[in-house]
Amino acid sequence: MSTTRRVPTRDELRIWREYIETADALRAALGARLQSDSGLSSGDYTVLLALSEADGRQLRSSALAAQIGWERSRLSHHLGRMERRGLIAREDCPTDNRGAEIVLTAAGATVFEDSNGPHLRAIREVFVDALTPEQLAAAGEVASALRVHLTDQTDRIT
Amino acid sequence: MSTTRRVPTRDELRIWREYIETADALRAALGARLQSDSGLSSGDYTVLLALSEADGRQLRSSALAAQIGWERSRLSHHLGRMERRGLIAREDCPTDNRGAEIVLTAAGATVFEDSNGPHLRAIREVFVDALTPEQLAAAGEVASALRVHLTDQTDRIT
DNA sequence: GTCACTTGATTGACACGTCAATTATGGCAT
DNA sequence: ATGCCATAATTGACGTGTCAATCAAGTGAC
Repeated sequence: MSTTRRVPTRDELRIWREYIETADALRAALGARLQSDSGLSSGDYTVLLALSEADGRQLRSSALAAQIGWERSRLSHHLGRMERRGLIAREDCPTDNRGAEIVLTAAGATVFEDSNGPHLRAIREVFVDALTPEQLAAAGEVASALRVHLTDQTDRIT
Repeated sequence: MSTTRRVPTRDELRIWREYIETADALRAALGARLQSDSGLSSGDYTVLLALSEADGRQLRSSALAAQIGWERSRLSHHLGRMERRGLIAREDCPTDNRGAEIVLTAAGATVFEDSNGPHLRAIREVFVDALTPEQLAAAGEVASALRVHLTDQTDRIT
């Protein structure tokens, strides 16, 4: 009987559910605060953060996708929505006619700057303040163990 | 200077990102496995699990929503898609003409049963096996501290 | 009985995500 | 220069999620 046939215990499953449902609840809570504070979704925030840190407040679409770890089609769709709202603009790339330069508009920069402080404070209130320093460290170790394990598994398949 | 104006440190922010991104990666990995193993989304699985455990393999729509903690409109949309695929059926409720009884079809039961073992084993492989017993316990404590804190905050607003 | 109110559930509009095309350009071998 | 393939980015189809509006049926006041 190989270990790959064993199923988690009741307790293991309970912890798994707590873990994943809590992460979801946190994401939802932060997303809602960001939305009501500044009208941004968390995707918007991610994009604006990357652009605001980029040289000249602009990036090639593919560089942006790589930076934030998104699939290109996801980014394309999202940029379309953000462009409609005037947060970013698309310009032709001078060095490669296929390329698109995504530039942060003045309006986008303002919205992002206004959102940033409140968002970071919300992270502190919802996450950091909920945990003791030991728990915070433990959370980091757990996340990192999970990620290493997941990466190993995924790589093995590839 | 009130503490509500402070922003997380670089380290705190790093841990937050690891935490939330890892949870996301786990959800994605498990969802992908479930999908390729059995053609179910994780939402499908949640619904089928609840129905399969219910008396007579059926539940009132509102009871199902409460059981799995979904908004009713989300459930309605999802049930529409599952109904099209023959996994569940909607029947009139005998005691309340407004109500809908959601029943697990034979096909739905079969798909669920076939998916269950592999899905539980995937949870073990991706989550439980990645952690030492101490880390697993720590993950549970962290999740529960986060949830308590979040609930307190949310309640205070209400 | 009927009017207002509540409750059960669905619907429509729209944001978001993924996958599989598609379009257009770049770049290279011949 | 032509033909072929790789690359940059977008598009379309569809599943998923939220919010607000809708609709139908129960319920209580009068």
